[in-house]
Amino acid sequence: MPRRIDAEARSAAIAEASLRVLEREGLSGLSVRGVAAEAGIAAASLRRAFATQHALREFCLQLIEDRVTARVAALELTGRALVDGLLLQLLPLDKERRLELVAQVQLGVLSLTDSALRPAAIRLSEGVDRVCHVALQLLAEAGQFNPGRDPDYEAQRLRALLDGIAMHGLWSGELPEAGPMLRVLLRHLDELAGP
Amino acid sequence: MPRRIDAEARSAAIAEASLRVLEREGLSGLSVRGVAAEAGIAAASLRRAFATQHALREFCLQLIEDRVTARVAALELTGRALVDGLLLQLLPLDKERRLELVAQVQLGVLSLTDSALRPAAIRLSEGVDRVCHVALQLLAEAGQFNPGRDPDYEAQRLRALLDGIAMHGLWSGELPEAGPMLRVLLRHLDELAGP
DNA sequence: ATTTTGTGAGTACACTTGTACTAATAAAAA
DNA sequence: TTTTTATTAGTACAAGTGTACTCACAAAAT
Repeated sequence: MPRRIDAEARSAAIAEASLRVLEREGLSGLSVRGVAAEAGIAAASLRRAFATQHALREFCLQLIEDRVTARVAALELTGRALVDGLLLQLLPLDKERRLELVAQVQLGVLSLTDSALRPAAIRLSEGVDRVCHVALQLLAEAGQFNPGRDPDYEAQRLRALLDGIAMHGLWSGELPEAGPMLRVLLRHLDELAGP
Repeated sequence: MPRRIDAEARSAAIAEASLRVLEREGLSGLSVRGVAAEAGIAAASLRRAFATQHALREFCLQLIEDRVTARVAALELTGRALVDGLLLQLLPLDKERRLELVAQVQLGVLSLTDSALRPAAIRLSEGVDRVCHVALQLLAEAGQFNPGRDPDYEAQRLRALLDGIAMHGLWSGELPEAGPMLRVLLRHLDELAGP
């Protein structure tokens, strides 16, 4: 009897519009009317999909996690190439990844003072941690990780390096050329094979 | 004839109140009335000191830079201890430094979508870069930097590492114990002496 | 003591915000 | 075709926003 509706696709479309708004206008632009306009729907419809602003923000973080996860899972590489591919999914190398990163940082910063948003932000952060650990494990399996090194320390260091490089990429211009960002990360990975 | 006025102290007091508000309530709390209440002054007085919200935000970034610069200049250390001291000024190891970092990140993220704020944010970021370069130079003078290493690469890597560690410190709880954060940074510095 | 100035408190305006409604329309399932 | 549902447009409200005033008061320099 009902008018059919794919609630999941609706929510995803709204969240994607939210990410675009977050990149273009920042947190202050993430309003009911603003996102609805970007998504091309009525404000009341957005309100039906997300009963509260908090629900929308939480779903945005979830969507980012899903998108990164999907890209990572789609990689058809092995060995060192896979390691590089994994980590590159977390750097703002193209429009899509920059979009995600800007939105992630905006919502992450919001979660510093909005405790309701912290669990979702922490979940996303833990996902990044897992990627770092997996990357180092793959590196070891490829024989490019000196067994004398401390895996925990290297994982923490890699995570910090990755975050720092990503931040620097966000700050330096709209779409920084990949070169300088990549060079530091890849060179660091190269060094892990040595003593 | 006039009523005496220390405009500089007024502005600084207002900006410090702004930093407190930024840490407690985030960007959305940085309003005329909110900051005035935190500073214990009338909204009209704040308006006289800063004619516009943008001027206030810009001055906040400037104040953060000044505070870090002052702390760095006050260090009475030499050699490796000075290197550590310099870099520790940029990590959220106590309430004061956490306050600065949270405010800096909030305003930095705002500068991603508020082009008027970008120059001030970039200026602050360049200051951090200078600290990293100086730190490596000092390390070299102390004979704890292998001359075979590439100074530019190491400076970029150190900067990224520092930012990443700082971010991680912000995310993990109110005041993370210094241990885990320091360990990664100091161990990284130790390695720079080797090949 | 008078003049000059910043402060404080208050008011005002136009605007945006989140949230909550209504009523009319469109569309798909029965 | 009828029934059921979602979407739309519109309105409403209380609250908060930046900015701009006024006016009485307090304080310092002349």
